[in-house]
Amino acid sequence: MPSKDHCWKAEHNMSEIPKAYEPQAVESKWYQFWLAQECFTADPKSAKPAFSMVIPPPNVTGILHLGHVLNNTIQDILCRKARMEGQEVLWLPGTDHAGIATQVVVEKRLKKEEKISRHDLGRERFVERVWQWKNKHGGIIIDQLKKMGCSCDWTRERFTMDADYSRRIAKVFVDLYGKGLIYRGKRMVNWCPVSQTALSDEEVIMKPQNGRLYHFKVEVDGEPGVFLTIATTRPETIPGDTAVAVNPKDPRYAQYIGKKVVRPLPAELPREQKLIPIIGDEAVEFSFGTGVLKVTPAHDKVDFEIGKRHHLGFIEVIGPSGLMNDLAGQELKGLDRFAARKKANEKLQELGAWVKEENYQNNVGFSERADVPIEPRLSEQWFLKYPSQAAAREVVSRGELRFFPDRWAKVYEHWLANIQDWCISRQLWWGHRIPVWYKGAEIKCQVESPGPEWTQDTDVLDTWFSSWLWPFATMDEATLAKFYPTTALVTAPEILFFWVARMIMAGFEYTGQKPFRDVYLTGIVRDKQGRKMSKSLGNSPDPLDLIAKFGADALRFGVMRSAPLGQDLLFDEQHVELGRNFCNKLWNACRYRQMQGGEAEGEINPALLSDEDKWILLKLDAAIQQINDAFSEYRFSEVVQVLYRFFWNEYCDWYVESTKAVLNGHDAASKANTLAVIDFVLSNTLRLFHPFLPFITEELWHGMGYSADLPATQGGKTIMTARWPKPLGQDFKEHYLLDESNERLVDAKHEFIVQGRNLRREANLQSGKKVKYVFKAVNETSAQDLEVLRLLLNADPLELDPNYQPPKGTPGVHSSLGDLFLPLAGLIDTVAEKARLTKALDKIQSEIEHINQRLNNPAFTAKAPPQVLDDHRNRLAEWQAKQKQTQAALEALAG
RNA sequence: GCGCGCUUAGCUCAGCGGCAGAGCAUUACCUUCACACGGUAGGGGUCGCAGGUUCAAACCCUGCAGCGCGCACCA
Repeated sequence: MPSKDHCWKAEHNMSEIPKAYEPQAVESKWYQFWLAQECFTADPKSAKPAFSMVIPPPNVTGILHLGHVLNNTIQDILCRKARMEGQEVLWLPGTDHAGIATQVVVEKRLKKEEKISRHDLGRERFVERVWQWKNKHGGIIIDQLKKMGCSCDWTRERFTMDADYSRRIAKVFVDLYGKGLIYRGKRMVNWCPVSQTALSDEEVIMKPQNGRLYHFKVEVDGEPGVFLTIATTRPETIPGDTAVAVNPKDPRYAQYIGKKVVRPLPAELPREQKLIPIIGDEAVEFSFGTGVLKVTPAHDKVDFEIGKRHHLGFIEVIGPSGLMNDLAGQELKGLDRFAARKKANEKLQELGAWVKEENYQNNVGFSERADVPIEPRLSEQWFLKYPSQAAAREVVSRGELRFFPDRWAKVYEHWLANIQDWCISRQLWWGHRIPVWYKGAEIKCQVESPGPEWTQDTDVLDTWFSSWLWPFATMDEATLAKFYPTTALVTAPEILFFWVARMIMAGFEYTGQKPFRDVYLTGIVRDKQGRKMSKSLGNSPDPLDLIAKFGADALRFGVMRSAPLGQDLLFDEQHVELGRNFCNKLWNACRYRQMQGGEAEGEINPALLSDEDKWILLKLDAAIQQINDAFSEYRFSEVVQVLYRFFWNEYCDWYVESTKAVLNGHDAASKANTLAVIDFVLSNTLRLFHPFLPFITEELWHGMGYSADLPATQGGKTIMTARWPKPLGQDFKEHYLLDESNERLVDAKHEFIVQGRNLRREANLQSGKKVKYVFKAVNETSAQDLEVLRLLLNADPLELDPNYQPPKGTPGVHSSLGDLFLPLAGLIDTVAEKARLTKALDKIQSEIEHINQRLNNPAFTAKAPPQVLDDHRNRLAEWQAKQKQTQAALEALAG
């Protein structure tokens, strides 16, 4: 171990155990230990069953944000639990090269630091500089994942630009080309004028915009004085119009089909060059705008299709960077497309063609990366017809590949049903260059260059074209044999189409199998007002700051506690604080145990078990069952909730408090037995918490000595391989004589104690002050039981008097164990107490009426199942007993 | 426009036919020898609205409203 263990002394010297848990030293110590012991390294030769996941590779330019924290904590939890269940676990990490993002980062840096552009360097030297940058800064997010405690197999870390991975991508391209699924064509694509590259449909975000709808008129050729009015949002594209279209069924305009109109722009052109045909096309809506559509085949997807149908000209008037070109005319040329819009509108006014303009809300596609409106643009690109579509659909529809939550299956299905070919080429320098070679008119598609006289295609592939191979291209043969298909995938729903769906298709196409069995889609992390985390809002806390302040375990716990399946996570630093508090509670519960000394994990003697001992063992059993059920359906927040309730409310609040009756006493055998129960419960608790809180549980596992007698591979070396708790089972329960009666009895005690404490509060007695109570017990009460009650009531003394006759005005409560009195007449605010009891009586009476109403309904008694009828009758009896007691208490007060 | 979710305590959410729940926040009291990063006890709800099915509805069905998301898109 690299640093000295100053946090916990094995010799149980309480003064040396800090009162509060201090995570920093503990976390770095154990992470180093796990790495040194190769605890995360997967062994393909292992005989254990395999459990595997691949990490959604974060961008190599990325830094850790809360989305990563959520996503990777979930993955780590699954891996750590799987290891404890005895599976051989592979969690394969890595990063992707993030074509556009990385290229932009390096370009900006060059510009800032050296005042040069990538063109100044040329392609080869620029790519070298990106590699330099990657080698220097690309590991940041990996280090951050380690800080979180992620148990990835770092010996298998992959990068999408690794040589062998890149080669695999090229081979896949060649294969798909050979199958005729990849083709090149001049199409209308989504062009990003900032990045100056084509984008796939998935990278375009539609956003509602407050724009203007401009109306202008054009004169019909040969019919002086006859004008058609056209509505458009983009007057700057008028110079690129090559037709005007109307619906052939539109009686207003059908007569003009075949005639021509005069396009107003560019104004300087001679009239003959501006004559464009009026065509009839069904795509034109009667009711939209004026019913007359200007057709700009080179700058609009729909117009492009119309242009092809009618063999129109394609006039490109906007260049790759979004600037108007020469064909746009002398007035617009050189202007940015938005400046040109304004200018074009002014020009229409000048020409007298302008009719009106109005506010108009429409949806405009934005480049996801650069956040500017994309420009539909005609260009030569590579496209892919998706392979293995049918297999990808069937595997989900047959339930062999499941989504959690399952509603994503419908979204997936819908996307696949309406799938469009994928534009896979990008006009970038950073990425996998397309393996296509040219010599004159000859083309070859192959991995290696056919020879020096051949030149390679200049485009690179979409980054997602590399990550869709991630689940198998990252693995060597032995690893594939053992760990593929992977067990689960955990990712954000935003990349369901980008990544998940494509991986499924690639999986079938290249391995003949699905790439994973379960897909868990996380929620989106938002701030507490429900807004998405964003840099510009500044509402995105740095997880590393949170780790420094509260500890990694606290961050993990806080995030997981508030992340229900299928819901977004509204992040608040308070959640992390709660996690910190929880760790501290766990720490102190263990500290309490350590302060008692004695043998660690002694044997439990069934004969010496108290009702409380049996109760906590039964609660542990129930918690384990609930936890395992919740885990099987990835309901993590429920797991956390159960653990929280079990440990804090059941174990700490009730059980630990009750043990003080024994541990402060003098019965050595009972003491030892209680300590054995405590150790049993704590050892199970630490193991149940380990996937969520890896660091503190490891520290306590060793500090408490629970690792001492175990084999190295089953918890002796690290809690990571300790056995995952199983429900206690029938044999265990029989051996230790555990049954429901223990549970009922202790529950009754708790109810009795709460009522007794409430009496104190009603009397305005300080909760810390010891007061005398009198207990009129129904049954025989053992000295130990009495001591538990005394302690938990903070009574001194607790008089046991079966024949007690309380003086008039003595407040008291009734329970199944007997009556409890607080003989302090005069200290009670009788008016307030009376009011409280009257209010309670009202409630009791309304409950009784409510139940009676039902029981008196013949239809109810005839049709309700007997069980329900019994429940109602029992409940009625309970309320009636309460009513009697409350009435008696009221009378006692009045007296 | 089509589709999918959500609407329960001040907040975040469980519950999905048979006594309306948790955590946080809040109120009062308490530095008691595991923990004030703590303890004890409270208060707080017409389960979005309107119909229907049922002995019984937060829960099932229908309609409506509001919020969110996805897909498509009309210039």
